[in-house]
Amino acid sequence: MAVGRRGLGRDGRPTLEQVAARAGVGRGTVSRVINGSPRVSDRTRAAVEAAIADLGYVPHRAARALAANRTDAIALVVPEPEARLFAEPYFSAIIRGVSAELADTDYQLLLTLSRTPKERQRFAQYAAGNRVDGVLLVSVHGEDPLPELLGQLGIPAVMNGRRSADEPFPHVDCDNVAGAQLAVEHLLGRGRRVVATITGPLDMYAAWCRLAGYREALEAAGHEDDDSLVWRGDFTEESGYHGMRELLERRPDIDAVFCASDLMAAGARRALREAGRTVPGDVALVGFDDSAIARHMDPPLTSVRQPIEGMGRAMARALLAEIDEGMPIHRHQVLPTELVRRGSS
Amino acid sequence: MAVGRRGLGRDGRPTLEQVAARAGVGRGTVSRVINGSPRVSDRTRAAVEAAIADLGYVPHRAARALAANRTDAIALVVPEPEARLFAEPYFSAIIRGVSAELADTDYQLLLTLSRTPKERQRFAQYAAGNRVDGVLLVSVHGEDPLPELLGQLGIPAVMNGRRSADEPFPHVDCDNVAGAQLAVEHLLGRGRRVVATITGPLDMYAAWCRLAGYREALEAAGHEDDDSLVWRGDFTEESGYHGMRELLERRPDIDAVFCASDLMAAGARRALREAGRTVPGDVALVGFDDSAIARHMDPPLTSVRQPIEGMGRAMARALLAEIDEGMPIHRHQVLPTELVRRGSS
DNA sequence: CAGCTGGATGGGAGCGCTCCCAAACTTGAT
DNA sequence: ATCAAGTTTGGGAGCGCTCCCATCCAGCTG
Repeated sequence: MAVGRRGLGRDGRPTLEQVAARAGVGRGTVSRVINGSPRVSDRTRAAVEAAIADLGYVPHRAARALAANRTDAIALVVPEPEARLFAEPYFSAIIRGVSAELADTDYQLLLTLSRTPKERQRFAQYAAGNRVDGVLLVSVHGEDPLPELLGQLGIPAVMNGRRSADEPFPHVDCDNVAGAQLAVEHLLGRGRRVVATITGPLDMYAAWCRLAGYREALEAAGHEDDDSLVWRGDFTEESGYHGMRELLERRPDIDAVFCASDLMAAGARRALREAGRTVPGDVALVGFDDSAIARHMDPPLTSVRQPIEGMGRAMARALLAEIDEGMPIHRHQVLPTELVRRGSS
Repeated sequence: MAVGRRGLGRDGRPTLEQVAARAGVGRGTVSRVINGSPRVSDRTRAAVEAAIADLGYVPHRAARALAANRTDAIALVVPEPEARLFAEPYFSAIIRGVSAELADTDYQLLLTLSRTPKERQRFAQYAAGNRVDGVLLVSVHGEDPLPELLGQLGIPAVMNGRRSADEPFPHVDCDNVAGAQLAVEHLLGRGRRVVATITGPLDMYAAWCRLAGYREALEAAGHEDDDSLVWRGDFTEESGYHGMRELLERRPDIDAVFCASDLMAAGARRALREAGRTVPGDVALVGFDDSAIARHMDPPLTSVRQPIEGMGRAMARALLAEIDEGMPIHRHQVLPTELVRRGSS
């Protein structure tokens, strides 16, 4: 019986129909008001809005999604291992940024930690099947098929970071090169002459950039390229420790070190202490990430800060633009980094 | 025209109808297979499953939600300020736990950072309106109306932590009392005689518990209650620093300190260094949280670790039970804490 | 062998909304 | 006053699924 068309929703909540009845208009009109269509007279709009307020009407998401073929939801996909190892507050800062940007919209944030690469692959199907309006990708590695998969499926997506200098995929990154330059210029500016660096794994583009920034800054200051001052680490504390020992052995005249992560700087600090070098007296130290560790080292570590929350916001903005304008204007964004000066340099 | 009943979904994805046609059965039967109903013969089930695989069918979430009046989604609600200040990896560890537990189910994790208390209040309406099957609450403060609101609305919910000893709301917490006891017993076991403590803000139940644990351990060891050994901090580093200075002045004979957070321990460490006391030589130090800061202090800080990820899992499990069994068996769970020994004690 | 029982099956109805077309009403020019 | 052109409005159809009832078919019983 098509009579049921009148009652409250199954769970007692008012429906569109109810609001329409109350306002003395048709369903279509209420729908138009809710969706901000201009084709409604002011009188009617006011009446409908009053009815909505009276009834405490809230649109039913699922019904809406079904009828309109959209979901008002975007997914944030993080590989499980990253969530574990992320420079501590990175993960939550990204979420905070995204969330802040989404707060003014009707979008929901869906969280997906994908454990295995396989799960990651299945996510594309899932995304299409369950209808997510868009996807935010964090920490994408070189071999990850997800970006391309999403591209093929025509699902709007934005990633955090880049996989290479000419990353084609829409992304938001921070300026690692400039950050490293800042760090090294600062060191040189404080009168340091022999500046070494401990790099991240160079197959990661961010690590590569930080090394590039280090080199550029030295070159700009007229220093010659000197490989004996570069040690290749892997972002772990251990690699920072070993790297520092090695560097000290190779070049006892080192008076400054730029570490591509705070964690490595912590390792380097330990090695320096063991070697009897003071910080910043004998050797000045600068890290990257501006993590909690940096703030609590002894002395507190000068470090390059990334605008993590800002990246989250930018990603969300770009994605929303891509979703409802078809194509974002800023497909590629690089946000500035900043040097936070502390006692270690 | 009711003929449309046959094609692919609007966006080209197969629908239930399609699968039914392909398998040569009715919609109802396919639905039954998908939902694991036992009232399907093995033959039919196999045929349907084959059709599903062939077509790469994925149920349409919104349609399902609309028809079945459930959402297969649960929300994790975090007050915005907490997401910022959380003992670093706390937030992500909770998410990891929840996410891991949800991975085997069809539930989606919705993330909500609520900025203002008002927003928080509105969330209840939102939750009801948008249909979330359940809610996970993190960091609930005393005045927060959300738990009660959700209770009234009959929305299943579980919170992390407790607001008081007899928290009526379903919750998962860790054993702060036992953790503190562990710490103090350890200190006493290493021969320390004068054990002080720097507490958190005592209107927070967790902080109160840690103080209680401290007292119990001392009492059990035959020490008398001595207020001159207790300093009330607020979990910040500054309060740790000032507390330590104060304590040292009051009781220069202190040879051990239990801090209710690693951050305060870091502050205390600084004060000790300034006072010329060595750690652990003159004074042994134990923290709480086992954060990154603890691991990177000099010397590394002995600390009490909470099973954060485990709490996340437990919360998810409890919530799921509450959702589909009506009432969870374990409405109140308290997980054990653990002492991580390092160089500071 | 009719009659019954119980499990398997098909499909109508309906969830609450948006889309869109046709109807109703305006407005302004003739 | 008349008509064309535009604006506002109502409501049918349908989104893809679950629920549930009527139907069908075996297997038994007497």
